[in-house]
Amino acid sequence: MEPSQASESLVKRLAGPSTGKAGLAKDQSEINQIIADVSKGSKFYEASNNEKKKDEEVSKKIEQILKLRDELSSGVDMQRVETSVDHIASTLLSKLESERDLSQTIVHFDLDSFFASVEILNNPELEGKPFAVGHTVVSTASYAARKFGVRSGMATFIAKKLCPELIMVDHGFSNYSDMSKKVMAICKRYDPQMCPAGCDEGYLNITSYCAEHAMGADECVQHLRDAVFAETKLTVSAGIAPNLMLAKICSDKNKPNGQFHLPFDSEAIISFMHDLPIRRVPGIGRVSERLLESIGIKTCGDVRTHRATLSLMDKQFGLVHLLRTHLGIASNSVEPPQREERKSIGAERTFQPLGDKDKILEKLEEVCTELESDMEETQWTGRTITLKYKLETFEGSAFILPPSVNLIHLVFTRAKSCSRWISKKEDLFAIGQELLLPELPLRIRLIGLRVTKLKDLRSALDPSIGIKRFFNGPTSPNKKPRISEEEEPCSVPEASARKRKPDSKPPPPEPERHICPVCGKGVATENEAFNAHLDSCLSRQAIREAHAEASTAPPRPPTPKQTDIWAQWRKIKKSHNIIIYFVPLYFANVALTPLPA
DNA sequence: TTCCCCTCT
DNA sequence: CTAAAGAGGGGAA
Repeated sequence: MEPSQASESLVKRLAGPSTGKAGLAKDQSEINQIIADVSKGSKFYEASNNEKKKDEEVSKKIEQILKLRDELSSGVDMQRVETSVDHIASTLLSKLESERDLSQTIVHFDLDSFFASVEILNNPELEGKPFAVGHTVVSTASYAARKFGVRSGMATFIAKKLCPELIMVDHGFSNYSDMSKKVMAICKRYDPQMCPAGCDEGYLNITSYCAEHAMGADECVQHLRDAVFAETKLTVSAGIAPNLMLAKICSDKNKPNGQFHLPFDSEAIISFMHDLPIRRVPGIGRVSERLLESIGIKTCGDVRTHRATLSLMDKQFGLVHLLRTHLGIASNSVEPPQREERKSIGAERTFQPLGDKDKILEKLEEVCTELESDMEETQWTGRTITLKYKLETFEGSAFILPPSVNLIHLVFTRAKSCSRWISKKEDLFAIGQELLLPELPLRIRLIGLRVTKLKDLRSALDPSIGIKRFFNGPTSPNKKPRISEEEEPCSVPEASARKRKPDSKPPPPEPERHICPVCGKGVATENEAFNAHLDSCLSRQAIREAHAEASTAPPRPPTPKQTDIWAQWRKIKKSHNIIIYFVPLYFANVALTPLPA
């Protein structure tokens, strides 16, 4: 697939509902590209869908993969490779097939539009109406709202455009958690080892229950769903299959308020997988979906078709894993969640930008108080303290930014490792100050503290095993040994020792040049070079210095030339009625679109 | 290993 | 007119 083609869907999504407007067809697509580029790193872009943010990176990756594939297969007789791969694959497949275990009956249950259903219980008037739970972002849409295209994760203002009648309902978290507990308790009757997967779904192994109660799986699950409904008035959908992955996929089959029982039969399972879009497989996300699509794999059945390529590119795609997926083989072990092995614990707070040292310290203290009580509650202590702060909204800075830019988050972290175990508020506050004070004066809008290099005060004896979710196989024993309790020398890095990110390589000579929207200098048009330039031009350090300068000196007036550039943008925006939501954050990986003449 | 940064919910 | 907070992990020295 062409990379440009790959970003088409992204571009459309970014452009929003007005994309199809008549009369602008060709122009619009160019403009859309601009919006896409400009939106990169924007709040809208990030909040609405991570797929978009990743889009360009994925495109690059795809390019690399296709290049690699072509290199690998050039000079190689694909026919012959396929034959030899067939051998590998068939050996592999029969080995995998022999691993297949159909002896356990696994159930995945999933409450139907959980938040929305609970809200209906609290306010029956909502029944049948298009409403959504959430405020700025939709958490859950009622089924009536879904008909309009309203979906979870969607910004409210977009949802309202799709469905002007949409009623927004605020979260009632405590209700959700109460209901969730009730449902989980009911499910546990069918398998005491039940494994919740979030507040509205979970896994069960009902093999024993069925045997003990002389029940079929369908009957058992129907029984469970009836019990849930009788006791909570919530409907639940379920999938019955020989493993977790299949059960999860199956619970979606007859949603809402239904159940689906996959035949426990190798052939039936393989044919079930055959037409299943690979995206539906738990663990295959947007990125993997696109990568696989680039080599022609859209369904689980396609895995077999493209086994030659996959075998050549085992490193990139993981042949065995995909073959298992194709066969519908996965873990069937349901265990209660393991005791969590935390890597860090922290707290942070956002507030109106503060410049006053004492006020900032007050906030820091607040954070410390919270962190201390969290650490006390969960019984953790640690040795490394990381301070995090966000600079205030970036306005009237020394940089020339387009008028629509009014929000830039600049996040900084400063860390220090100690010889002692830290968990007392006083210690947290002292170290927090130590890290923060050298940074001031600064106007900041967030302050946070996080403790890492943890030690479990409950002296966990059970070496917790990583939760095997969907797949068997060697879960990498990545656990690092606990830090010894011996006192170690404290390492305090000098502020001056902080290195700036080295500038990227200079761009190769390019005939065409454009004006960098940040520094106003001419920059090579070629994408990579342009991005390299932006990276250095917008390095944290550079912005930070500018920020410091801007907070003491009045904002530098834009040079006419740079103003012109953004005036052009404004014009484009106006003439095409485009909403440019937010503009690149300082780190935005902006693809360069030549400015219209 | 340590620190800083980025990414993913 | 767009979430905030919390966590994991990787690169660079």
